[in-house]
Amino acid sequence: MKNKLKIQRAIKDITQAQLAEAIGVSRQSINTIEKGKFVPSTVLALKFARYFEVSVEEIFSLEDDD
Amino acid sequence: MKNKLKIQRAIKDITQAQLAEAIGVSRQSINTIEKGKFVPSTVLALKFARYFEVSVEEIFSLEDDD
DNA sequence: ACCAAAAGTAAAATAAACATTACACAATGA
DNA sequence: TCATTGTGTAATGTTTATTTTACTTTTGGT
Repeated sequence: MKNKLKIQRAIKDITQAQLAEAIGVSRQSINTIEKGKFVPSTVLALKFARYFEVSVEEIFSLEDDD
Repeated sequence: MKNKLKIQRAIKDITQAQLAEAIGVSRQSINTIEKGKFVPSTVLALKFARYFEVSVEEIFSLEDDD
């Protein structure tokens, strides 16, 4: 699965730490999710989508190996 | 977080076992996700959405305690 | 009532998410 | 040059997702 968190952050011009606080997770979680090191839960995906005011699908998308 | 998996299943008229096979998880996972016993990963959420041809938000939604 | 299919549940095990702490590195500005 | 800010990464630990097996209960049809 790939994600556009970095792009969405750039649009809102916020840091990983700011996003972490807004969502309620650690900065390292943001960093590792952003880098694709693990797949976040659906609750987190919905929170990202709500925060960035886009759909979940605009942030996260399936890849062939999913 | 609440979900409408049972409703979506009813619309497509499929069993938990059929959904499990279509998505690629165990039937018990479908059952426990449907009953809200745990929160699935974003990959699963995207697969549910793709299978039911709806958005993730039409299946899963945040609640106050999330 | 009987039978079969579907749904619910539970225990135990494994895999994965997420937190915490800590450190390294690059860029920027005083 | 030094300090700061943002980012990447690693180790370890706790919690939670997910599987497997298996059993019980419900539901629908005959």
